[in-house]
Order: sequence, then structure tokens, then C-alpha cells
Amino acid sequence: MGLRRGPKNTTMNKIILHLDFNSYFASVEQQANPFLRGKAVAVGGKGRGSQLERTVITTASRQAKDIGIKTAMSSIEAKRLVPNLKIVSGDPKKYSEITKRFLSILKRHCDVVEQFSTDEAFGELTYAAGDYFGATMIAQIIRAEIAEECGEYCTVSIGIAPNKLVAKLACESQKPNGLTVIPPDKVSAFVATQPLSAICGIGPRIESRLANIGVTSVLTLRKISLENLRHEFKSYGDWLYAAARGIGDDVVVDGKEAPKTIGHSYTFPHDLVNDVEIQTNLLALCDKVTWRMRRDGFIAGKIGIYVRYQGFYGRGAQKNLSEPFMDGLELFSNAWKLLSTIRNKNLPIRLLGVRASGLIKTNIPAHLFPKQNKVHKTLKALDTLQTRYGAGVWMRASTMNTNFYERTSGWHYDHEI
DNA sequence: TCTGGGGTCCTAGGACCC
DNA sequence: TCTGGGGTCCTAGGACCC
Repeated sequence: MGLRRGPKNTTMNKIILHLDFNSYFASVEQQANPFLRGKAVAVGGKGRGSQLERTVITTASRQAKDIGIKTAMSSIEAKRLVPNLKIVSGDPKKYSEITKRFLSILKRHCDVVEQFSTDEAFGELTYAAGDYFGATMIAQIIRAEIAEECGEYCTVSIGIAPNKLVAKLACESQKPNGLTVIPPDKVSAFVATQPLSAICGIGPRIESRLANIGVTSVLTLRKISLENLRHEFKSYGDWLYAAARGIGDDVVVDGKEAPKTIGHSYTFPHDLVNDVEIQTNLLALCDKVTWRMRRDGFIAGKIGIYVRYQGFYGRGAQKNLSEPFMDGLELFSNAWKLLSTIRNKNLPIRLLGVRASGLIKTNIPAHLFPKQNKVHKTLKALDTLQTRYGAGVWMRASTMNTNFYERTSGWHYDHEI
């Protein structure tokens, strides 16, 4: 993690691989369903069925990209652009199964493997490969094993370089199915050829701020002194200065870091106006958050909420609580209070978000939390059901008329129960 | 017909303490 | 009565990633 943090090492004597799937979710869907193969397919909002409103395209297949479908484009716009586009609902379980498989393949070949996202990972090959020729051979083996074990439609791009920043840049530079190897003596020249926006950490805002001071390429960025970059970008100036020279973090972290926050947010198909509607949906979100907390063994000391109105305008608030919590009702009562302090009651609500932070990993028995003890037995039974049958197997009677779980969990009912 | 949902990290400013 | 400077905790919000 932490591509945007300062470099921890600049020696250029490591060999690091970055692997990234091509059109991940769409490829997995094509692998699973032969009918979708070779077609313009997009994966959209999960569990919203036929409702395209207010959802965006998560992933487009290569065929869809070729005719202008892009990630984060609204589903309605995509459908207007390509009327016969197949939009399928996302299926997180399917994707995480493939993620498990490719991580285990990487672990067979690398010294250390770090998962960067669902479809990206870094692997250190310094010892396993010995040199860049060996690393190239291993990359080809990894690619073949992924085709064999994940399916031939699950193709990857791979970049190999002395640090994570350049490995990722190399990987992105040739898609799909690229294998780009940048040994230390080629780093400077390679980075110079890349557009600024290709560097992981330079987004639209930074790019336009750079343009304002006349920087539109890696080469012009190199001409700005460290002092001037610090003046303009604070501590981020140090990172920019290094990135322009292909210097970056080369520490591949084994395993998965513990999460710092657990949250859910939801954009409603129609804006919410009355308090009861808002409360029931807020409660449903709180239940989802606390269920994941309990499942993964966390209690939390801090809550955060976010509300968004029309026009993408919104506000957030967070608060430390005097006692840690792990129950949905407990979270809800605090979230509702906090929401009331910032909410503009004249505006209809487009999105609500709830987050738990200040997470503490705990295997402490629940009876040490007297407040929670009363509901704990019931929660435990319900959690067992959720673990087995998925979120949405139960809901509070009060959240029933939201249809919230039906839309977000992938668990569909024919009628209300 | 605008703009999802899951995260991480950083900064600024106020409160409070010594 | 006037008042420096450092440290830490807390909250709000921005920027970025996939």
C-alpha cells in the first residue's frame, strides 16, 4: 500500500512485479457465461436489477471499451451510447473467488505478495528471480498459470521494475496483455515518456495545479526545484519530485493490512424526504456496517456519517463515542443524532453513508460489554445465518419497507415475507 | 441523463494543557 | 493583567485509488 507515500528505499536493487487484470469484472463474467464472450459487456451496480438510474459502469469489457464505454460512466449514458450493451449486475463473490486464485498463484512464485485491490497485486521477485531475465521468465509462467486456473478470458498485464511506482506504470503502459520490463538503467528514460496522469497519485486536481505552473510533462516536472514543489504542494512536493525521477516505495508488504474503517453508503433510486424513510434506511446501513464488524472481529470507537443532496453537494461529520460499539441499533442512535446536527431539512437526500472507525480487533467475549449483552445472543444467531446465507437473509421489521437489502445484497425475494 | 461504492492518507484549524 | 510556544487530540474536508 501507500504508493503516494514517500519512498522508503531508493537503491533500485529490488525486482518488483505488478499484475493487473484486463477489464476484471467483465472478463470474469465472460468467463462464466459463454453467451457474453466477444460482446460489449458492462458490469454495473450490484443487485439493482433492471434499475439503471443512478448507477455507473464499474467495468467495461474490451469490446465495450472499443466503442466508447468507460468506467464510472453513468449506466444510462452508456445505454444511450450503445443501445445493445449488455449490462450485468456485479457479483462480488465470483470476483473474490478469482482473486483468491490469482493471489495463490503469485505466492507460489514470489518472495512476498501484496494485494493492492481486487484485481491488482505486487510481488517481490528479488530473490526468486535473481535478475530481470529470470523475472521475465517467471512473469510468463504466472500468466500461463492464471489462464489455466482462472480461465482463458481472465488475462493480465504485468510490469516489472525496481519499485512499485514504476512497476505499476510499466504495467499500465501496455494493455491489454502486456509484459513490460524496466530494469534500473531504463527507469529514467521510461518515466520521461509517460503522461503525468498515468502516474498513480497524480489525479485531475494535481494535474491541473501542475499545469498552472507550466508543468505538463514528466520532463518539465523534473525542471522544478524541490523547494518550489514543497512551496506549492507541501509534503506532497517531495513525493512529486521523486516520482518524476522514477523513485518510489519498494517495500512489498506481506499479507493484508487490517482495515482502518468499515463503511457503507447508498444512493437512493429516489431522493428521501421524510424522517421515517431516512431513519429506516440509515438503520439498514448501520446493520450492514456492524454486521461486517462483528464478522471480522472489530469493535469501533468512532462513527462518521455523510449526506449528499442534489447537485452532488453534501456534508459529513464524525464523532468519537464514549463507549465502543458493535450493534446496529447503538450505531444508529448515534448516527441519527449526528445527522440531525448537520442535515439541511429542506433538501431531499440523494445519498446516505455510515462509517465506523477507530477499529479495535477484539476477541473479547461480548459479556464484557454489558450494554451489548442483552442483544448479543440474538445478534449471534442472526450473524450465523448471515454468514451462511449472505447479508439480507434477515432484516429488522422496521427496515422492511425500504427494500434496501433486496437491492444491495443480491438476495431477492418474490414477495415481502 | 451527469456524477457508485469501497477505501487510504493528508492538512488545516480549534480546543486544551503545560 | 498580559501572554509565548509546543504538543496533542479532535473534527471537517480534500485528493486520490480501484
